[in-house]
Amino acid sequence: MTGRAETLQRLAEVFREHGYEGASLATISRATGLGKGSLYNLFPGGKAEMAACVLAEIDEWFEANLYAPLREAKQPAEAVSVMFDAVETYFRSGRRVCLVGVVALGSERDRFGEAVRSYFARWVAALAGALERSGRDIAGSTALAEEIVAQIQGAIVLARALDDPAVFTRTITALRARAA
Amino acid sequence: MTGRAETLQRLAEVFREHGYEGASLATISRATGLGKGSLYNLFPGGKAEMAACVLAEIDEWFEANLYAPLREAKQPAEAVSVMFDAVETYFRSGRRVCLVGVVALGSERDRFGEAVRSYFARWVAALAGALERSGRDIAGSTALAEEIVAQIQGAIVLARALDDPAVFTRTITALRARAA
DNA sequence: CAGCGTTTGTACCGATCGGTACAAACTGGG
DNA sequence: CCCAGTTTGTACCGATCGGTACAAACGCTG
Repeated sequence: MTGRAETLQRLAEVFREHGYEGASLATISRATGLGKGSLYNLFPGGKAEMAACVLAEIDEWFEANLYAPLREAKQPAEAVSVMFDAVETYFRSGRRVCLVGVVALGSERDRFGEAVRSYFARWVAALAGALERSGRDIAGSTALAEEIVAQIQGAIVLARALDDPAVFTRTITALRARAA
Repeated sequence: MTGRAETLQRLAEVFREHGYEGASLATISRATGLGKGSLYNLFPGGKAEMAACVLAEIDEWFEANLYAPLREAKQPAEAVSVMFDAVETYFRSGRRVCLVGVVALGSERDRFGEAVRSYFARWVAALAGALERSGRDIAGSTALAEEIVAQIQGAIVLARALDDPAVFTRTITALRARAA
């Protein structure tokens, strides 16, 4: 009887932990507390639809909490700083993996290609816009935005590989300085 | 009758494409042209041993072609530049995924934890050493080395997500400038 | 060519995969 | 209270999973 929102959260956690191919329906059923009947009632399209819905949910969250603020901020420099706050919280200092990034690296990229592409393209574009409106030239803004997004993704990899969340925190601090 | 080296190459490609859990023995058998009998003769430990051997092979390659040169170079600044060349070639401008990074993001990180940790720790350490010997202070060298390795990993994610190898190439160019 | 250890293909194992069928248990409206 | 419509658990499907057994084919030494 837990709502759809919470189900999507738990689904996301399973996909983050095992990847798309590695997340079995048994694991999903256990993690969500829902039997197959319920799962296929909520997601008639099966695992593919579950993943698509999870990606859509994540996309919505980033759109509302990161991209839109970056685009519409009166003080773009402050919006960038707020973005770093949100990123640090969301990814739990690198302990939590970026599901969209994981999908991008796997063979399921083709299946969810457009969602993945859009997620990152809009992130870079929104960030570049904010950087530009805070006084940088256009070319430099896009380049820096790309670097920042890439480095956030890489910091997650590195922090997990070294099992040291401090790596992520340090990276974000360094990026704050570069963006300011 | 293809040698063990080539088999490991093809194995690596399968793991890169499907991840550890997603790489089935059927896929592996097809990709290597070896039946199960041959595979279990070469790798008695099954899939886990295959992955371990592939990781070891990759580690050897990076040790010989990147880490050792970085550590032993007479002209450390040039060694760093050579590293970027090697990285660009090895990762095929972001079209090829970093298997160690993929493992770090997945649940199989625990199984191969030490190999993954060591790979990245030695990369960062070797690069930091070279940066330091080329005139930077110790703290700045480690920080920059971490940033560079993270950004390389992130650039792979971003280039794949946007399906645009130019992102990777641009990132490497920018990193060259920062390291110089 | 004989003999022997290794390499290889294939049949097979129980377990689990994603997905379906369907009846029992629930739900709100009359 | 009863019934239509939904939600749920469970049994089951063929396919495939990782792994094993083993005999035929092979390659080398004498």
